[in-house]
Amino acid sequence: MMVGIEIRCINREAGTVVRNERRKGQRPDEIIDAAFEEFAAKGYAEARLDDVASRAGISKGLVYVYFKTKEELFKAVVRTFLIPRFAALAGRIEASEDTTEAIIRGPVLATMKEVAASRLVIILRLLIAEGPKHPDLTEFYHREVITRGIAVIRQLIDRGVARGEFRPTPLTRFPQLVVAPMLVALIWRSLFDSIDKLDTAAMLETHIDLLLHAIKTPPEANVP
Amino acid sequence: MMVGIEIRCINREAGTVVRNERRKGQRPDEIIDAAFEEFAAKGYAEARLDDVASRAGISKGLVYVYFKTKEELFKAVVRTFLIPRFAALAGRIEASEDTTEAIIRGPVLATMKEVAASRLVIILRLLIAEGPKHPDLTEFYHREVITRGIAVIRQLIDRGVARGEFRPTPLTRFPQLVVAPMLVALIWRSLFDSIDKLDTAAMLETHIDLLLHAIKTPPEANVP
Amino acid sequence: MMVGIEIRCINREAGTVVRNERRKGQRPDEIIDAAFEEFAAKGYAEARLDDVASRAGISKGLVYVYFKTKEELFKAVVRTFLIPRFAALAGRIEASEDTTEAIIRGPVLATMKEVAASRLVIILRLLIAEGPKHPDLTEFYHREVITRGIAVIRQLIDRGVARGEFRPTPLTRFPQLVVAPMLVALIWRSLFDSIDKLDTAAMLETHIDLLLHAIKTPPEANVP
Amino acid sequence: MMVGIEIRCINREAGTVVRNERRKGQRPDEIIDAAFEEFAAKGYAEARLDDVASRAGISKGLVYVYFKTKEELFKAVVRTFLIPRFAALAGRIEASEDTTEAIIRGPVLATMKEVAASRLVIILRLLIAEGPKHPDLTEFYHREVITRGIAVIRQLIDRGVARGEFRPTPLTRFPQLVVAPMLVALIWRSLFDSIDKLDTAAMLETHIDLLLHAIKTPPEANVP
DNA sequence: AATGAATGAGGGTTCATTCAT
DNA sequence: TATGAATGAACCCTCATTCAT
Repeated sequence: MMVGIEIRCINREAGTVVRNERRKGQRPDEIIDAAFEEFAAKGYAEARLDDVASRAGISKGLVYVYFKTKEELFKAVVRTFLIPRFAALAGRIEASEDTTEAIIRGPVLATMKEVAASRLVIILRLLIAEGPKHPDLTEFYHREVITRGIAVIRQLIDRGVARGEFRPTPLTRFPQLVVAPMLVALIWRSLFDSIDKLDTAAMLETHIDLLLHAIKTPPEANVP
Repeated sequence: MMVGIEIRCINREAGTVVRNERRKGQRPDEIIDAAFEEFAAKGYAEARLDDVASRAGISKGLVYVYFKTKEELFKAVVRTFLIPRFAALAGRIEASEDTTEAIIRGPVLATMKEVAASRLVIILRLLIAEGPKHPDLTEFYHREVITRGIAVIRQLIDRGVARGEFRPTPLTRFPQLVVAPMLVALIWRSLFDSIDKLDTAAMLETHIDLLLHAIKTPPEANVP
Repeated sequence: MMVGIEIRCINREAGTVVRNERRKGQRPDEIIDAAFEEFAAKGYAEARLDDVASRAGISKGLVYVYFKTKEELFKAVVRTFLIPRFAALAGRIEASEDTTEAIIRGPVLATMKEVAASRLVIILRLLIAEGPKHPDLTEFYHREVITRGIAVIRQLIDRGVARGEFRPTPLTRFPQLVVAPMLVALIWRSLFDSIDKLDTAAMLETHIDLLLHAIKTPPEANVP
Repeated sequence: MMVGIEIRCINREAGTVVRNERRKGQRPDEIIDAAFEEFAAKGYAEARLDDVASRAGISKGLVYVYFKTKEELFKAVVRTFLIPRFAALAGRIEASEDTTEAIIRGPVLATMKEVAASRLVIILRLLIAEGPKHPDLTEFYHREVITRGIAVIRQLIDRGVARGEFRPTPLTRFPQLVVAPMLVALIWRSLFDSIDKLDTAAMLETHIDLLLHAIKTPPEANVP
């Protein structure tokens, strides 16, 4: 028995140096990855820190070294997984020099398809489920993701109108309408996919078709 | 549902003397109401049956007389609150004899506004959050609500096409596109309403406007 | 709702007279029977009064009219099922006029076989299991059943010795030795019967054979 | 077992300063000891894990670190206390080289006295009481303890017959008859000891006397 | 006599969190 | 940094018991 303990201690000392060197920077991310999986699989309340820890291959106690509480860890997951993705998307959209229609049919549609197909559902579900219990997180999310997303889309619509491609419509007031089907796709996949598959990509294409049809300046209007 | 509540209140006041009035018929509904509030406020995992009980003005044990487990109670809440509402909506829509456009601008839009403004958000949130953990409930919900809703809308679109009001579009394949903004409205209200109000009604009107614009048979096509 | 209540009341009044007449005397026994089954199936702690009541075809409340507590009911079961049986056995044994050996090979062995095969196991198990928690019951059981049983057997042995059939042995001090195999049979059946059947009757016959062989006056002793 | 306890005590005194000494190796045994006491005093259903924990000087939660459920703990108690004892007994009996009669009057009788006097009653009571509810435990017990015990005794009888010490009797078929009085002694002590003491040792001696008398080859058979 | 709605204490179990090492 | 033993509060659920009718 004592032998066992001593051996363990020796190992620990021998391994400490190496591990520390190698892992110092990576630990939090490893934990966040593991937590993402756990939260994704179980939801916030059902996710157990024990399982997060073993998924990350560490002890439960170590989780607390990096994240003060379960809630902090949850927030870290949301931040880590949502923000960079959305930032990337926004960048891609803004950069383009094409026709507005081309941008919408191109990067915007692609982005929507991508999001609808990604594992972001999981985070979204968490957000919808836990949002009311984490007001600061919701607020953060709104500020960092939603506001920016809305702004990008609104600019795009305004750009189309300014260039005479689109007729002025109240869509400017409600850019949410552009992304609404993406949300439906996400939720559908999360809930009903096993029962009733939905061709998300085709649906989004149809949506963009109809939307453009509705807002494009009618060609015959140019004929005097 | 409201009728039930009123009766209950009357009984309560009238019967303050008796401790043990025969409530068997009303109890389940009372408990379901209370549970709805609890689940709405806390989410499934955080809702405590103790609190459900005190909200209903009864003891914890009595909850278990009517609902075998917390999960059963949850399912009862979903059934009670969702199914009748959706059934009513479907009926209202099907009954009409108007132009398809009139139906959409009338009962359909009204319904969407109503749903978006109602407390159904709460149930929807629960469903999205807990869905993956309650496959039978999700399946039930899909069968009873979603399938029917989709069918109603699809019929409506087909009706418009058949009557020459609408041009044929792939919208028929994706009736979800019609209700997508309602979902966004629901979720927005649930999450961001305190931060950033959204004129749900106006958004839905805009949506219907654009959608009809996109699918209506162009009038100039009739001019020879 | 009110209609329902009124109907129920009417029924009740109509049926009360008949039921009372017929059941007054039988109720306790019916309940005891039901309780025996329940205790037998589940053990004391696991037996639920709800199930006892429905087994008896009555409401839970009525059980409390006849038996103040669960424990009282348990005691009633033990009394009702054990005492009369043992009394009957004792009577049967005492009445005989045969050789002591004949009595032992006849009624005693028969009785032991009978007991070993009967559902008394159940009560015995309850007694062994719950005994230490119900000292008064144990004491009652010892006084009413054990003491008498021991006395009957001791008298029988003494009778054999007095008549010169048996040689004097310390068996007189320990009549328990005569019934010990019956106990083993009971317990074996209760625990291991499904795994490893035991021919209880043959075992008891063997036991009696050996016992008589051991205590009978050797025949050659009579030869001068 | 005793060794374990002593070590534990020493550690405790030596380590009063440390709150969190590494006890992993000893904890389970400590808990099992405490549980044995609890189950013995209250029976399975009435034993509270809270009390087990405080008896062991730990918190309730820690019990669950080592034993998944109350039932697991119960099984651990049975395994820990029964198996080693019976194994020891079997070993002791098999080793001997004496006359079969000497073995029976020696180690076998001693063993039976020992068991009858030990606290094994408690476990036996638990087994009888809970057996029907824990079929796997019963089966385990039958396989590990009963079968082996029966086999040992049967071999002993056969040995006596083979060596001409015993005459052939159906006792071979029912080795249970050899230990039956031990069972009676156990149960008697458990239930009636406070009311009506029984000289267990004397009873077992009488039993062995009578049994040997019954099966020994009659000496006059040697006289031509 | 009979009902059954209602109670509430109590127990098994889980798990986020702490802390000595 | 890293461990994992240990804690304890909290929650779901059960059921003997009561009591108005």
